[in-house]
Parts: sequence; C-alpha cells; structure tokens
Amino acid sequence: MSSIKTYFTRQILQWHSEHFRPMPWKGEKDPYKIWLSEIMLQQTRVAQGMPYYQKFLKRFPDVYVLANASMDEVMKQWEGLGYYSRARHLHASAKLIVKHFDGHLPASYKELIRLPGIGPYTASAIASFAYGIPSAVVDGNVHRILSRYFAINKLIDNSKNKQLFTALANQLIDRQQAAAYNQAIMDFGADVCLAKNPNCKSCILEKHCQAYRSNTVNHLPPPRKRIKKRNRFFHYLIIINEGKTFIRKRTEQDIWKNLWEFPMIETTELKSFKSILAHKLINECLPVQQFELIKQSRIYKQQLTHQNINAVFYMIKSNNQIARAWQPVDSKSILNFAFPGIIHSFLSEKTLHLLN
DNA sequence: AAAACGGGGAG
DNA sequence: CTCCCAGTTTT
Repeated sequence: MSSIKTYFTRQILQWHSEHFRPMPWKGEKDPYKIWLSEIMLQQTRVAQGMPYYQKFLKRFPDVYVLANASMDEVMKQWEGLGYYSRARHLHASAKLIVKHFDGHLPASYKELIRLPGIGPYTASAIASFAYGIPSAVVDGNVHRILSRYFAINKLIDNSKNKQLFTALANQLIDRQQAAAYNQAIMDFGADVCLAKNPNCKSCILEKHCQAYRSNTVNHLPPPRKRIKKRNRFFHYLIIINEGKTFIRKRTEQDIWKNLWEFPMIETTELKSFKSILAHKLINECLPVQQFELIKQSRIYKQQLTHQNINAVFYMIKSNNQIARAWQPVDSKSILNFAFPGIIHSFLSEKTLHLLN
C-alpha cells in the first residue's frame, strides 16, 4: 500500500501544482470564510455558489455580524441557492460560536462536527484548510476518484461503505500538506476525473488506475438508485387590498421552510379557480363575495430533486383586510422577504405594477 | 438504512 | 430528459 500511496498522493499534488484554479476562498486564512464557503458549496457547483459567497460576505463579514442578524435577513441572502436548512444551521452555528467559542471556530474535527450543518465532509474541510489538520475530505469527487483508481464498485449509501472510503482517503492524504492535498484531489475530480466523459487521455493517474486498465471507468462508481418524483400543484392567492398583499412564512416540515409565500392551496392536480373556492383557506383570506378575480397567471414550473412543482397565481381584488396571521406588504417591502424560486420568478415579472 | 432537502448546468 | 454537484439532517 505504501508505494501505491506515495505514487497516488505525489501525482495528485504534482498535478495540482501545475493546474491551480484560483478561487476566492483558496489560501484563505479566516476560518469564518472557509466555513461559509464550505457550507455554500455543499451539493452546489462552485460557479453557482460563487456570487452568493461574495454577496453574503459583504453583508455578514464576520461571525458576530452573522450571529446578530435576523433569520429573515440570512434567508434573504440565501434566496435562490437552495437547501435552505443550510442557512438556518449556519445562523444557529454562528450564535453557538459566539456564545461558546468566543467567536472563533473550534480547531478540531470533533468539535466542528458537533455544530449544526457541519458533517464529516465539512468538518474535515475546515480542519484541513483552516488549521492544517490531516483529515481527508470525502466528497463526490473523492468518492469517484477512489472508486475508479482502486476499482471499488460501491456507493456511499451506508455507514460501512462510507467508513471504507474515509479510511482509504485518510491513508492517502499527505499529512504534511493536508490542505493542499484535499484541495488537489477535489480539483482533480472537477477537472479531469469527471463524472461523465472523464478526461482519461490527459490523466496522470492513468497508468495505475484500475478502472482504466479494466475499461470500467464509465461504470464506476456504480449508478445511484433512482428517486421517485411526485407532482404538486400550488394555487397562490395574490390578494390585493389598498396597495398591499399578504404573505406568511412557511414553518411546517416541508420544502422551503423559513421562506415566505402567499396564501396557497395545494391540490393533487391542477384545479380551476372556481373549484379551489371550496377550500377552507378561502374563508380565512377572502370575505364572502367581497372579492374579484382580476386575472390568473400561466403555469409556472419548477423541478426539485424529489418533486415537480406546478404553480398558478391568482390576482384577486378584495375589499377587506384578512386575518392578522398574514403579513401585509406593499410592492416595495415585499422585496425584503425571501421567496422560493417559483414565486421569485413570478414576482420578477409582475410585482411592480401588481399592487398599484 | 432510507428519504428528504433546491436549484442549475452539462450532455 | 437524466445525472450530479466541495453533503447534512431527519425519519
């Protein structure tokens, strides 16, 4: 193992020295910034997270500013990035770091992983990048590279396999250059050992890659299990009363928790406005016969990992205030709230003249 | 152990 | 259209 290890590790580091990809958080010393970048990049492509990282840092330059901000402000900065529990956990961790660690991120894997939103990957990433601790990251890139190089035909879908890849990665890491090694292997996965159409021709590991030698590169790692999608139909009520409309925060265990929305009626298929009038939410939001349907939108669609969302927006003129549970907003203040992508795209097309 | 959780880009 | 991305939490 040790000669294989030195070869693999040396090649990866050698490659990295010649193919450095500059990114704002590379070589970063501030653990706060490293932490933020790692949370933002969970299941998120670098190019997608980049603008959010810059914007977020401008608004919350250090852990104290973040800890003192409101949840809604944090969500607003996260709006559109997805996996919103990351923002909630980031905020919660900021408060814990201020309260228990004097505003400094803890400098050990063991303490890091206890913070909300920090799992095995992120704890290793912060430990190595911020503190030089030799803890190997195992992300999608590392899993794929090791699966191919050692021809390990296993997914990381249970703790045993997870442990297998983690142990292997920790044998391969260069303990004197932990940060560089972790950076290098992930960059290598992003640039050369791609999930689809890997660039084996220019690969410096080709000679000893078990998958390449057995012509199984395209079968490793094995395909994941299919996920079944369900279709959901959201009927949003844009109730307009004296230049204001009404929203609330989603708090139930469902998608988009802590984002805001209009009064909404969900059905198992697309319904007409007339048929949703029977729903009990109507009684809460609209006075009997004291409203008028101005118009309805086209069908907005959004694909999520486990769901297909279909939404219709009904613009309704009403003569009465609605229940206090709903927050009135005008066309200006509505921009301060964080909405799901499907509502945001509706608003970006309609909002400005909607309420006047 | 399995399912849930967003959104976007590449092929 | 499918797959997957610097994964974690909840069930």
